Amino acid sequence: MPRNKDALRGRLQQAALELYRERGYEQTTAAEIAARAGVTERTFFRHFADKREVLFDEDPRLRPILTAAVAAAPAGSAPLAVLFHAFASIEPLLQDNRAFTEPRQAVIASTPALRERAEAKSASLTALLAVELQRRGVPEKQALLAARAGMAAFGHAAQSWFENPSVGLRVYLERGFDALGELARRGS
Amino acid sequence: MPRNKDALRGRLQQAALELYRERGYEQTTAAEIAARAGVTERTFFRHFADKREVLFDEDPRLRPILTAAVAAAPAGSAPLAVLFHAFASIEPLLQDNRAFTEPRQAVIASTPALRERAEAKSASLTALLAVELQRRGVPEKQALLAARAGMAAFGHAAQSWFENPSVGLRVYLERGFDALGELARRGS
DNA sequence: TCTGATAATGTCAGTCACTGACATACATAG
DNA sequence: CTATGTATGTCAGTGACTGACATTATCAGA
Repeated sequence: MPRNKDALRGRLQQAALELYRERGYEQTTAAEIAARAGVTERTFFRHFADKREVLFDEDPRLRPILTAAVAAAPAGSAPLAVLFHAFASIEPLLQDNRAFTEPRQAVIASTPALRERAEAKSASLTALLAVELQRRGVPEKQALLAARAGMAAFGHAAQSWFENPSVGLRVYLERGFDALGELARRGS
Repeated sequence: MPRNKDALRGRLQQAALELYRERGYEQTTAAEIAARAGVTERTFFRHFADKREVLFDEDPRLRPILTAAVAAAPAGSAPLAVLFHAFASIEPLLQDNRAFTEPRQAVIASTPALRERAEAKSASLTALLAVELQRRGVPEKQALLAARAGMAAFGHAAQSWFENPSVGLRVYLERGFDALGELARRGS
């Protein structure tokens, strides 16, 4: 019964990712993940709320960074400018997690249940950004609209960065927000 | 054993909504929903993939309407303009479902598992719109960005319309897309 | 009206995600 | 070396969901 504390969480995540890749998410039982990590099924569920959550550990680490970045933006910045800086601030974290994130994305993309959770996480972060924009004085509905639009631009950037990491995320963020502005300019 | 065909689906949806409201989603079993509708648990799962899906029956009806509306937009329309017309085209359907939709939203909003499904549905419709925009010649990434931004504007409109239905959805859609343009104009 | 094909429902057994309760092993302060 | 808190193991249980098979309703045609 190892007591490696946080190391166990990492082993569980690694085991889950491997098994999901080897035989698929549906064909993997929680007990199998736990066994590969050297613990019991019960212990698995003490560390992760469910079988999906084990692949989304980055989310709680993203939150404080985004919160701080929004708060740190210069007073008077336009909402989308604030969001641009917020997204730019998480590049180091995404960079570090890349080795784990890459195979993870493939599994998520091919598993409806995991895509659903990914969408929920994205929506949750969007709501967080909206709240932080409100804290800066942006009216509620406008804040939510801005957060969603900004998240759309981020998605654009992240996908590009994922396909070609030779350039920094920041560059793609500029393109993403530019593309958003372009779309809006060409009219509704 | 009634054989009302489609009527049963409606009874199951109604029963589920009632029970979710009375005692909450988690505290309601699939067997209870089925019993209230006069059938077996097994039959419930033959009509709906899971306990969540029973509240999201509108989704398959929305798809063909949106698809047709995007295809029907005038050639050369800007992406966001196409989406504006697409969203405007579903107003009648939303209008008809209002009596069912209103209590439904409240249950969804207060239940994480249902919010998650709702986000997934929204994402799925967004993907559909992106595909249809591509069919009109919009490049893939730009199409996805536009679809997400447009969906953000729709969310803005739908929320307002829900709070105050005395004006048509179309009016709120105009405001939503205007607000989006305003945000983009004020810059990133 | 009867009959056979078709589709919907019922029945039953089984797997697995997830949870609560309680026992046990580990770690560390003192 | 011991007390104490915390992580883990064990066990039993609930409920979502599925596959297989039996049964019943519907309806077209003889």
